[in-house]
Amino acid sequence: MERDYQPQIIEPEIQKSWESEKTFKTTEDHNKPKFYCLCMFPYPSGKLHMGHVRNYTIGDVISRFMTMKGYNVLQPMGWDAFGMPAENAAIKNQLPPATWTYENIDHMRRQLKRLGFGYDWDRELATCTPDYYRWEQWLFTRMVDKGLAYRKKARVNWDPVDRTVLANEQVVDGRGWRSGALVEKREIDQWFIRITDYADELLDDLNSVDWPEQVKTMQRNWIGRSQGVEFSFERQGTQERLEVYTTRPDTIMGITYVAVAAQHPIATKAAETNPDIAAFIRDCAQMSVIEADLAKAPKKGIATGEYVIHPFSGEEIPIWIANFVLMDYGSGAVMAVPGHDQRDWEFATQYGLPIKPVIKSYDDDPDYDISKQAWCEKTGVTINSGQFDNLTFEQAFEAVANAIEDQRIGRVTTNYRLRDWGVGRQRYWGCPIPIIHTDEGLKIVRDEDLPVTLPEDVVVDGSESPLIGRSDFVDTVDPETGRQAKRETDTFDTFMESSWYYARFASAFSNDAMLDQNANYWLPVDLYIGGIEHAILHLLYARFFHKVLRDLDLVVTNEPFKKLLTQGMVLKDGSKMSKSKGNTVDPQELIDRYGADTVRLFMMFAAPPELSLEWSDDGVAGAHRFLKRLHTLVTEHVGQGNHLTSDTLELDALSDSARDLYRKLHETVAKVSDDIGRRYHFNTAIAAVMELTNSAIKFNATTESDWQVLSEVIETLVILLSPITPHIAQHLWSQLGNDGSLIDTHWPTVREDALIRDTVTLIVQVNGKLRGRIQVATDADDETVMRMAREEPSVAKFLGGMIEKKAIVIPQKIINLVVAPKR
RNA sequence: GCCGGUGUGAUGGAAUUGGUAGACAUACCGGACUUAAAAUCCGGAGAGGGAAACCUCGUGCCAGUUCGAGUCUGGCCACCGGCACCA
Repeated sequence: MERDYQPQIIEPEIQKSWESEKTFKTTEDHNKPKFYCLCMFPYPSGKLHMGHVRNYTIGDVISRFMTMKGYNVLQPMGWDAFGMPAENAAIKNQLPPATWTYENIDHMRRQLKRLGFGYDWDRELATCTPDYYRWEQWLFTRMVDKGLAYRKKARVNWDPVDRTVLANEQVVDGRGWRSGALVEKREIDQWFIRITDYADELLDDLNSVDWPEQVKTMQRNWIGRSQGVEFSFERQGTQERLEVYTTRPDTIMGITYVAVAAQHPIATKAAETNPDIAAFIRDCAQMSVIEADLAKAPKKGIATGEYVIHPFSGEEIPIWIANFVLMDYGSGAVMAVPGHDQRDWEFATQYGLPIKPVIKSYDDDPDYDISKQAWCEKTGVTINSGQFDNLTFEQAFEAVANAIEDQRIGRVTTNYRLRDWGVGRQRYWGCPIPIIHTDEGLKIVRDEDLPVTLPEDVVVDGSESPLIGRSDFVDTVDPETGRQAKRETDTFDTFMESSWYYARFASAFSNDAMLDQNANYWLPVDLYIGGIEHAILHLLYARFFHKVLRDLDLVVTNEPFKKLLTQGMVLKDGSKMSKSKGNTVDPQELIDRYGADTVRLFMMFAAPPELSLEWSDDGVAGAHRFLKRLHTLVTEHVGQGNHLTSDTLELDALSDSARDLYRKLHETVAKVSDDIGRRYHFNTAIAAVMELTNSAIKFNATTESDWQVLSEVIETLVILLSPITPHIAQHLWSQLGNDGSLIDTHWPTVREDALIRDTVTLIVQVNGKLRGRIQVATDADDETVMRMAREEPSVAKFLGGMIEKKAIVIPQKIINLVVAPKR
């Protein structure tokens, strides 16, 4: 028998047998409970990075564990294959994006297979293939039919040198990343999808999913549902009105100005006659399109010279144009209450506008000083507010809202921070938007003409999309009129593809519909695993798509992902390891050197999934060393010829040391089962397995029952580790004389009677400080335990000259004696 | 700026429900084996004081709740993620 651990020999052999025996082929088996375990699919950037290895190892460990627990497990894999990096690579390498992408997929598929992940490869998909994206195009045409998709102008980054639209990522310090030209902003017509129609449902259904609270909170805040009041001011000297939205109607008497967005019609109108205003608006139009930049930008504004009339006081209030007011939120205009809103306060301070306090804090809070900052708490009462004086937030809200409704100038409304989803991209390597521009207007492409296929033989040069110059793509005929038409050259946001792939895996073989009935066998995804960086956008879009699919009767559930596990990032040098930053560590080198099992073991041992993990090369060797120790333990055990298995081990017949080892065995089974199956804390599961291994190595077996215990320990170790390091486990399993695939074996169960202890160690504290330990019988009564605690010498010496005031006893754990000096 | 997280030995982390802080590893130090090295095996180790027994301090910082706080509360600091065209 081969005595050395040789992963480079055994791993490929075992992988070959999984492939030839179709071990991970999945079918819809109604005799077992199903378990759909999905990891976020990768962008095929070239090669796997550590984040992928971490993500997919977690999924594989859970999938293998659930299989051994008797579930019918689906674990698929595919490729999020459209996107910008392929175009960048195409420019650099003079290769079409498709060629680059398919080569990357081939390489990364080999890497995934080399890591031993148990995927059902028959279901593999790549989003850049017409077989996949035709259904996305089909779905989009249904959305157009239902009025869920519409056209609207949106601002984009325009590189005047490369004559192309840039992604935010491609704008560096306000300049195009390739040309270095100052980036301009352009307004262009774009397709939007009405995700806001589903805002309430997206918010409310968060309560029905088993997701980390932090992710649900982030999504709730992102949707940002607020109750407020929408009302309009009379504009002095005109017949027109100005509509605003506020969540703080209780502060209405503190308005000292109103502010409108630079894109607001009032601003546009004012600019016609005032060149300063026109210049200000032009400046605003060149501001960043990134919200974080806008929030940090210095507040700027300009007075319009126009006024509105306060609905209750009749005062004249100036209208300002301000760069911090967003046209997309509410009506693009706000009532400004600088006393009680920090942004309004800063703006008023800067431009010398009055600040009027209308809320007084209840308890003379020392932070209440309106000359220094706004008071934004809702805990005070109204002052200086005439008819609305001396009211709490709730009372004032209601009174003001009623007064506004009585005047018929507004009403209570719900508003959302969430905006509709702009899905058009002026890029080549994406799913073509199935629209034709005809002389009768825009028309969706008919079902029978789908898919609109993206030509793959193109030259990408960094300027405008190559689709625009392709007459074989652009020129078409309107099937209704027979007249000339042009195809839309925009493609979809790649979040479109990743919003429904989870469902397509579940009906991977459906050729004549987007989804078939198998989708409803597998869905929802029982466990979805991926990076925390997707907590909002991807997960929100996918949830939205699922509801659209449901409303089209394609699925029956409300939510796509029942449980979510968000893994922390793999960091290198303190920041996210990513292809865009180019700071990746290549897992392939580690696989070549140590084998897949070592890499898998190390990744799972280094940190629990949800924590971010700073990569370091230290420790991989330690994981490898452990596998060698295990390999040696098992091969020596088998070599000694004393591998004895018994179904009827008599606990009473065991020596003390064998009894202890046997108890530890079952404690380990309990811990590992809980850690893998419930907590997803693989690092502590591995630590427990290591402890048991160390105990097994130290154990000196002499009798037949000793050998039986050791044999059971060794066999169980191999099984417990098999989800994490499946190759060495399978190899050792065979060495131990077992036939067949280890994954067909049942997960071990805990023998409860093996866990029973006769004695337990209790901690004794005096005034909360550890002073001693006592060994007591598990069934000892409190009186006995207390006597032993007080008599324990290390404890007793702290009791001299003291009066015992209190004794806290936590059974089987701790005793705390609270004492004070005698006087 | 806003939203969400994280912070424990030299390092990664453990402590699951408020009850022994530092499991299990890595790096390090010492020993065994070896002509030697590697590999392997055995042992040590939070910091400070002490000859030792043992004592004191210690989970980013400052307060608080509690018999008892890494864990709960309030306030700060640092770092990480997201902010709608990176995926």
